Parts: sequence; C-alpha cells; structure tokens
Amino acid sequence: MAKPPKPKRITIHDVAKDAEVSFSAVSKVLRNAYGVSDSLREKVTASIKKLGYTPSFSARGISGGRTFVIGVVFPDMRNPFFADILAGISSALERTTYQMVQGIVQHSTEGALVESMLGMHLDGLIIVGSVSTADKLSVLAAKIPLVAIGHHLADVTAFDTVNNDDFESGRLSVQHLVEQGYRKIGMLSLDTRNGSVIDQREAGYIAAMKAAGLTRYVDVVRVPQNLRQIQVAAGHMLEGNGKKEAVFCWTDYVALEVLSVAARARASVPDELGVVGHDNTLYCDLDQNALTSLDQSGEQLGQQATRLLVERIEGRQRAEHFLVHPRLVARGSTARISLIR
Amino acid sequence: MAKPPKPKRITIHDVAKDAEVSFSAVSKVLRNAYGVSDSLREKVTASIKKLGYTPSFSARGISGGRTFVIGVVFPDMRNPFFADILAGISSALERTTYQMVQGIVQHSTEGALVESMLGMHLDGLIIVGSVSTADKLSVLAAKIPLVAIGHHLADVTAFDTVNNDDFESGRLSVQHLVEQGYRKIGMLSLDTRNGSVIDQREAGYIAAMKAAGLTRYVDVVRVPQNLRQIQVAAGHMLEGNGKKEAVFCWTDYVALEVLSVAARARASVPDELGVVGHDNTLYCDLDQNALTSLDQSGEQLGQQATRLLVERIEGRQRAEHFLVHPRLVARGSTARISLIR
DNA sequence: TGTTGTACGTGCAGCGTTGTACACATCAGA
DNA sequence: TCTGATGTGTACAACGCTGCACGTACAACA
Repeated sequence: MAKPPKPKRITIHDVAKDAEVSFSAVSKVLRNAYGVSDSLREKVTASIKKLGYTPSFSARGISGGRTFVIGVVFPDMRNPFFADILAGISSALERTTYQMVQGIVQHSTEGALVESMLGMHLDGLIIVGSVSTADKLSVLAAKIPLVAIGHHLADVTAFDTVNNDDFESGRLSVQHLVEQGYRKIGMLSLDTRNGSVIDQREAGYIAAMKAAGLTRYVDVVRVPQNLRQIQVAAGHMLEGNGKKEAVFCWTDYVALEVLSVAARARASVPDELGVVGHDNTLYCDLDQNALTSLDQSGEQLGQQATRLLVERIEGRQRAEHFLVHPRLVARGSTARISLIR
Repeated sequence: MAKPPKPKRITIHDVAKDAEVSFSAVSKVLRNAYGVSDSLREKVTASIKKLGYTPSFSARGISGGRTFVIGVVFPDMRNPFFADILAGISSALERTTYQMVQGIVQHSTEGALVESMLGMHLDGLIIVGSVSTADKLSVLAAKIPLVAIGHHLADVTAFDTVNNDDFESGRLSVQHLVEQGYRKIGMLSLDTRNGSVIDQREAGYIAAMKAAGLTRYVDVVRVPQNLRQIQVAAGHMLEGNGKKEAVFCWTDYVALEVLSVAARARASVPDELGVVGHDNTLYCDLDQNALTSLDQSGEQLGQQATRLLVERIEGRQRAEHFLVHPRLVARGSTARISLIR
C-alpha cells in the first residue's frame, strides 16, 4: 500500500530545516524582529525563495500577530470612481508587504461586513464613503487601525481621513457655470444622513452662489439613490417655476440622467441647460455626454489612504487628515460660451 | 494597580463553561457532528446566543476545517455588470452560513491574487471572467472547490461553470439587426487569448451571418481593452472600404465608444449605423445612448454559481455546467425600422 | 584575568479550533 | 448475569505561527 502522498503545506519548519536554523529564527526574520544577523537573514530568505514559502494567514491571525492583510470596504461597485481608488490602494500596497481583501456593501449592511472583517484579524481597514457616524467609526477605530475616505470630519482624532476638498468642488462648479453665463443654477444632491462629503459640496455651492450674488437662485434638491426619483427630480429642473439654467450634480451618474431627461425633452445642452457632474468618470468623455465634471483623483485618494493606514498600523497615534484638490474638466455640457481652443 | 482589562475574545471555552459542558462538545455542535443529543445542542446554542460568540476564522483555518468563507475574484471593477453578479452571489449566500471576501484583479495578476486567497484557507472560489486556461484552472480546482463564471468549456470536469449562452447572444444580435434591415454587420470583439466567452459570441455572430446569407460581410475585429485602440477601431467601422451599416460590440462600453465616435463624425444612429452592445448595463437606458443590448442576467449567474459552489464544498464531485439564456433589449440605436409596438 | 555587556539564536508556551480516540452509560438480547 | 451494540460526551494531539524568556559566545572594560 502506497503512502497517501499528503500534499503538505510548506511551513516555517521546512524553511528552518532547509536553512539549518531554528524555526524561531525564521519567524524572527519574517517579523523583522530584533536580533537577526545579516548572515542569518540571508540564509533564511534564500531558503524561503527556494521553497516558495508563504506564511499562513490563519496561523498569524490566531497567534495574535500581524496578518499583513488589510480590508477595504466600498459602498457599491457601480461607480467607476471607486475603481480608481482601488487602483491607488493596490499600487501603494505593492511597495509594502501588505495584501488586501475587499468587501462591498451591497445588500449586506456596512456593520455586518465590518464585523466579519474584524473576525478575520485584519491589520487595518480602509472604509470608503461610509454611512456611519463619526462616533461609530471612532468606536471601530478603537479596535482596529482605520482610515476613512470620503468622510469629512477634521476634528476626529481616533482615525485618519482622506478627502477631496469637496467645498472647493462646489465652489469651482458654480464659478465655472457663472463664467459661462448661467445664473439660475440648481444642485442635485444626495438624500443621506451622514454624507458629510455631500454637505461640503452643498456648502461650497451655496457659498459660491452667494459670492456671485445669486443667493435668490440657491436650490438644493436632495434625492435618494433611486433611478426613478432621480429622473423625476431631473425633470423638475427643466420645467415649471423652478426651471434651471444649469445643474450641478453630486455625482456623474446623476448628471448623465439629467442629460438623458434633457434629451428626451428636446432641451438643448448646453444652450438651454448646463450640466456639471462629479468624479470625472470615464463616461464623461464620450461625445454623446461631453460632461463637464470635477476630477478628484481617486488614485491619489487611495494611495494616501494606504500610506496613512500603514503608518497607523506601525504605530502612529495622532490623527492625520489629508485633502486633495479637485480639478474642473470643462466639456461640452457647459460650453455655452464656446471655449476658444 | 488596576488589572489591565484585557478585552479577551469569547472563545469556545467560554461557551463551554457557560453551558457546563466540555469544550469539545461545543465544537461538535458547531460542526453538526455526530453524537450530539438534543438537550446538549439546546444548552450550547443558548449559551452561544447569550454570549454572542462567533467562531474564529483563523483558528478554523489553521486546524484544517472549514472556514465558511468563500472568495470571489473579479477581473475589474469598472464594468457595472459585475455588480449584478455580486448581488446575485450575496443574495444566494444569505441563505447559507457562508461569508464572502472579494478580490479584484486590477494591477495584480490573477495568479497572485488567487495564490493569496489560497493562503487564507478559503472554502471555495468563484472566478469571474478568468483569463487563465482551462488547464490552469483545473490545477487550481484540485486544491480548492471552484466555479468559473464566463468560461465556456463544457468538457471541463474539474470545476463547474456558469455562463450566459454567448453563442445565442451573437445569434440574436445579428438576427435583430437583419430584421431591422442592416446587412453589412461587423463585430467589435476582444483581443484575448482565453476569452472563450468571446469565442462563443463570435461563433454565434458568424453562424447567424451565414444563415442570413451575409457570409461576405463577416468581419470580426479584435481590439484590446485600451481606450485609444477601441476608438481607432470604431473609427474604421465608419469609413473606408470596410464601412459598416451596423456593429455588434462584445461589451456595452465599446458600444458607447462607437456611439461617441459616430457622434463626433456626425454619423446618424440608427439610420447610418446600427449599434448593439452586450450586458445591458445601466448606461444603455440613458436617452443619449438608447443602446440596444443583450441582457445576460448577472444576478442569476451569481446565484447559480453560488449554489454550485456550495454543493461542491459539501461534497459533489461531478462537474455541472449551467447556462442562462440572453435576452435582447431593443432600443433606439437599432431602431431603423421604427418598432410599431 | 575576571566581570559586565551586547548581539545573536533557541526553546517553548500559547492562540482557538478540528477531529479522532476513547470512556462511560444504557439497553436489548442471549 | 453477561455480552455486545448503540448513543453520548470528554480528552487530547495537532495545526503554523508569534513573541517572550532564556542560553551562549564573544568583545570590551576594569
């Protein structure tokens, strides 16, 4: 009877045997612990490469040490902007020894997802566009190093934040629209409790409207993330008393719906209606949309968040809050005064 | 000196103490193992609920048992179609005790991502739109239960597959275009080695063209996933010798680029050029696009894949191959003969 | 030469589970 | 009364790693 060739995992012990050292020594090298000579390190790393050893995530988790895996939580998968953030995180992670798992809050709640990630002994968490309150996040941050992307709260001390300057986004949009000759400028915003990102955009919009002497035209319409309701709200922008000359939308997809409604109503863009989106997703550049939008560099947001998270894991206590500056990309949807070149 | 209130995790031992049984008994209940009386089960489950115990993922992984976590691998995050698949997986998972982690092949290679997921002792893997060969996937399937979505190979025995009937997609597209009076119908396909999904669509397109007596117009142009090259290829469809009357695109985004190029070139859609996309993503329904597309029900694909994976984890050996039927959703981009409904 | 450091390695006790081996009742049949 | 058979719960050795408590060797100092 042949021995069952049990396909054994390569462990730290195998490496130790191959390198002719104790298994604890290998562990030390892996953890970059104190008391390792260059020659030891060399021998061990050589054996690791030779045997193709990879540490067991589970064993690390159970023995209380670092797992070198971080979690990333996204609110949904449909906004291509999040892909940019992810790309930024990936690329920043390449320079480190950390890996990443993603979770997407789709049907499940953010809380449940985060809970299950906690159970996996991850080293840290990046939460994108969280709908939780700062308090809840602070509680979470007590359990695990945390960085929030898209959660404006400069006074939070328990975790780091990385944000676009959303106030500036609102301001730039209005400024651009005013330059193009629009006056009755409305805003299609999001109906959400803790969307502090949205709050900032609204505030920027309102401030810029006031600064331009257009206080009487200020109109913020908050709509839930629901196709039907977005269309209805967009329709209202085109007719009746509150008819607008231009609309600033909190995200590109809403702006595209406005373009759609305008097309159906045979309202000409940009002459009758100017439209500005947010995030400068890849659909903006299509000719049938030609959507002016604000670019908040998701890639950079992701990179910075990763940097901050790793710093936190390695021991930083003091909170940091990073801000990137948005850039307005002008396209046909606001080209009322045709841009000379 | 106050005792440091070490926030200890609730373990199986705590539950055992509370229920006044041995910790092995608790483990048995958890695993639904043989030799558990109703009264024991009751006591234990009561204590579990009372203490809010959740099993440690890491400990399960290390001791070689099930972790009740499955991995899902996506090729990218930009295609909203994948969100539908994910939704299907989530909803199917709700009825089970399994959880899910996602990985997205962005910059990292599929191989590296899968490797790291293997290191996490997951119970199973769903791979969406893999670019690996059937051989490589079979090797992988020997290590972990596997279901591939979007990988047509009915003769594979090592793992299950779930697919749209992509041949039918190609056929339906051509059939519809022919009905609308288009004859010179080209196809914008993907330049990839192992895109068997694409192969099927091409085959369906070619077969339908032949069946319609349009063999001489068959033209499959394979383009990599690169914005610039897609635009160039789209441009060629509009002019010169190979000028088309209609284009069938392998995915919606390519079709939207075709619409964009057509808009720039002032070619009228659908009169001068008919366009068909694939996946029926949410952008198709926007009026500025009004893109005819094939719906392959990502939600259903995800649900079926989950069902098959769980079955496999629980012991099934024989491979199963599930096929869903696509549905053509006609819109303005092919409405040459206006549809008298 | 004896003493004190200091740098480097090793030994080992967990971590929270799984799953097998085993002990102990209880009960039916001989 | 003895002998299984069966049903139920316990004991315990893994699993692969971390990180602390120790040795040991060798150099620097008194």
